[in-house]
Amino acid sequence: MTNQLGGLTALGDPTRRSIFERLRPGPRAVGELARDLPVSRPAVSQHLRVLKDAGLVIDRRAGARRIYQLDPDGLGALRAYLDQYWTRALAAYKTAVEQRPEEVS
Amino acid sequence: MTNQLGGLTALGDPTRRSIFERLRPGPRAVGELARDLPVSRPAVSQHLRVLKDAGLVIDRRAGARRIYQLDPDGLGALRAYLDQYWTRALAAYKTAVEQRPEEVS
DNA sequence: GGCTATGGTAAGTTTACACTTACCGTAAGT
DNA sequence: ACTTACGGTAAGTGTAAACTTACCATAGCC
Repeated sequence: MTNQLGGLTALGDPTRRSIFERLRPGPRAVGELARDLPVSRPAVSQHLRVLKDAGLVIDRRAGARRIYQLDPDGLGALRAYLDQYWTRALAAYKTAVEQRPEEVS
Repeated sequence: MTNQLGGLTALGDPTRRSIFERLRPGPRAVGELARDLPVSRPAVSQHLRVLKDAGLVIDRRAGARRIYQLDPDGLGALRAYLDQYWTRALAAYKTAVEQRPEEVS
């Protein structure tokens, strides 16, 4: 990865974001996730694989089912990266932009 | 967009993240950005268009050149969204995960 | 043992999209 | 006016990747 952040690449896909958001309230099984998504269950499995490789979710088995949940560590890393990213940028730009009235096309 | 967040879709592309990161230190012209990227200048223009539509950058003209810079508002919105996203999730999961020793495959 | 639910994986298709070259408009310099 | 820099857009191409169906493995239930 160019910038150590597969997380953003993983969240680039809308379907994957839908899955991600459905995981926010709490752990869910694969079939449960697929049930109210417009794609097939295998598609959901593949997306979960990507999210897992990106470190955004973790999974555990519960009998015949497999439960996925958000990975706090992965989320923390993403947040830390983004924070470090614009904590500096935001403040600097905010003032710069405000005092320089530019013509935005 | 499924979840009001084109920003993440825009940042999903590695090249676009490269451009985004080169914009972090400060405003840059298009040709300047393209100079040290492995893609052509038109490609950079197209990426900037996507970033602009996503509200992540703003541009202004400076003579024959066009200067792009990060859009603090867009960045703030993205940050706010992500924050609201896992401010709740993180705390809840952190404890839940720690006290439930799961078998991660 | 058979039967059903659950979910991962393989294989193939099809669409999206990141890229290229070519062209055109505009701005500044001579 | 001519020329050179700058950059957006159009058109076309090629590849990645998001999907599908089909198949297989495992778990629990009767």
